[in-house]
Amino acid sequence: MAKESKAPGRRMTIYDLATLSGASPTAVSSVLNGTWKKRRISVALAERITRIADEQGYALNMQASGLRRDKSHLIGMIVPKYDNRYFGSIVEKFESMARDRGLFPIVTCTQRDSELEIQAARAMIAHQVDCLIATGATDPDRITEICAAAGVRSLNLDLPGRLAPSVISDNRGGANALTQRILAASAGDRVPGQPLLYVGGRPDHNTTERIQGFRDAHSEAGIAVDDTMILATGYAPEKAERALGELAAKHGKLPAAMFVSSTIPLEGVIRWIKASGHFGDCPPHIGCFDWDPLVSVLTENIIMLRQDVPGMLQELFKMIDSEPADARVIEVPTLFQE
Amino acid sequence: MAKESKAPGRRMTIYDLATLSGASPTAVSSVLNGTWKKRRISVALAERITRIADEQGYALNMQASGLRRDKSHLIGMIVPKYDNRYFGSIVEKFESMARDRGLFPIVTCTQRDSELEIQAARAMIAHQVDCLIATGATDPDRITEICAAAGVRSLNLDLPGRLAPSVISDNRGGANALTQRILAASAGDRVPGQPLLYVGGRPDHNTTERIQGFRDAHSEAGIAVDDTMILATGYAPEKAERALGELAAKHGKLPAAMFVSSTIPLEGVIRWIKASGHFGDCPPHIGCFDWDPLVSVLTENIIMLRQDVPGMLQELFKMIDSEPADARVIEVPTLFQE
DNA sequence: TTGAAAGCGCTAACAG
DNA sequence: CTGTTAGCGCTTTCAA
Repeated sequence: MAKESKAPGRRMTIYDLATLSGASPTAVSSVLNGTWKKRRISVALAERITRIADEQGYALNMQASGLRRDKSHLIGMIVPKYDNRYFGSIVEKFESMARDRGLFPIVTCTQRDSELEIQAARAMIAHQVDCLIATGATDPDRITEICAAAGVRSLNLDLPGRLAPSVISDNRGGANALTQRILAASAGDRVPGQPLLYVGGRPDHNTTERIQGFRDAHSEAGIAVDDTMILATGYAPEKAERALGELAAKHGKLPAAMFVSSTIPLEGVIRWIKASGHFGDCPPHIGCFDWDPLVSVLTENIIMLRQDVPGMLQELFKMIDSEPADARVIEVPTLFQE
Repeated sequence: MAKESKAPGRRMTIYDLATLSGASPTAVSSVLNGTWKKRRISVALAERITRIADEQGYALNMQASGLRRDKSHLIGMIVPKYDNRYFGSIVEKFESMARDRGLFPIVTCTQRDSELEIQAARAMIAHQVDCLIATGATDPDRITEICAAAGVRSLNLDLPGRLAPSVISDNRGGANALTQRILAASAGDRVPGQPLLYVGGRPDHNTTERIQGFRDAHSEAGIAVDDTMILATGYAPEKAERALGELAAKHGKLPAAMFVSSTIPLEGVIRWIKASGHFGDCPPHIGCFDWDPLVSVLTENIIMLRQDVPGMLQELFKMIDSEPADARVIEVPTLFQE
């Protein structure tokens, strides 16, 4: 191990490599970051330097590199939770697409907490990300403003903002299609003309749109929807569970079919159905605006809608790759797992 | 907006703040990073500087800061997948505990691909992480070696290595307890003396230990386990599904109870059970070495074991916070959701 | 109490 | 084809 030229505790630098290879630091740098063709460095030298770097286990210092260049090649993403397949697949796909472009993805989870979101955004900016994606953010515009102040690009995913371009699902169309399927599946078990129940979701754009799609499908079917049928309780399972109990206490028998906004409130819905025994041996038909393969194969009475994550990320990176555009919303159609 | 002192396209620096506040860059720096008490800077000046920094939306450049200091305050984690609650909760907890310590967590998902793991480890080292956690890595020791060569601390989580300290679940004890429960639950439906089926898992330490615990529980119950009952097929649902089909084709009727290594192969198991109709109206008893709250509430015949993620991360950070210790394995007991 | 100056490791402009 | 030099934004001696 020829480490004479390197101080003991410290990491190897291009200067160490330069003395070791008898070349200049510049040559080493350019060989190591691929700009050496342009500098017409001899292949022999390039090979020698690469070999020595390998032997010595040299690792580039990106902090130094990033400080010097204008771009950091860091791309950040803020995501609310890792507790479901939807956000999980978004992050997996995001990371792989970012890496394919030579970007280093840094993802952080903000627990649906707007203060944490802001903190995380500031931290990412401090680390010099070139671009920040706010996924399902509670206050996307605030994040956009903070980014803009620092000259950082930002984009929204899953939930739209007014100040930056957004890629989201076609929530209204998807909810309409899902509602139609639930209505059809439950036709034999529902009192004719009876609407579905809507459960879960916080008062954001997506929930508003989904409720609109829910209403559209009902009115297309000639069914009136009473406001008491809409339980937009947030995402916590316990809240959905409690809301169902309260509604049943007030109204008596609940509809034999419901629209649930995601797998998270679904947990509370199932829990209540089992615990209350409200439906006896005839479990209600459920449509879920979310998809989980295990849940899907485990159950017979749950129709799951799948958001097109690859499609959404395709659109997202199309925007990232191109020039910054002004705020607009791209809606990606949803799917059913057939 | 007093931005005269700042070049148009560029980000604000401590020098801009210095001219703006009439103080020196040193003063600004020390005020902004909290070392100013030690430098006995006047409270008035400190307040003025902080105010101006706020007004200007100044954001510290961590690349520059990290380059200058010896510690980056970055902590990295490599995780195999985001497709289940176990790794999801590990990452959520890791991020929050890291932030509590003033560290910036960078997490990346490597798809159970050993090449990607190595690449990701190198990338994190290049970004100067102070410490790297390899979670469920296919080749933890390789990662430890790479880290060691760069002078970076590393720790293993979920799967142990020989070269760095590891925090894992008590797989053997957990599997034993789970097996006991499945045996008890299925006592009425199993042919007396008939063993359970073991499904899923790749040939790593955890699977070996779980199979051992599975065998322990059987022999404690006086039941012999034939090797054909062990289907360590890997984690893909399709593989578990196929293996069950093949075993049924060869052996005829399968045991009325099985041990499944996680929710991922469980999907394939359920799919096969439903598609084949092998068990008719009497679905098999299942124990799953993994926990998912929605699955747990949806099913009656599945016993789920929960790994103690908070407990594991507690142990992990205990090691991170203390001095680097030599390689040893800490096993954290598993739980059942009561 | 405060400031000037050096330098972290790298890249880019400018000379050869 | 290759090397010298300056400087990215920050922290840290050292000097006042």
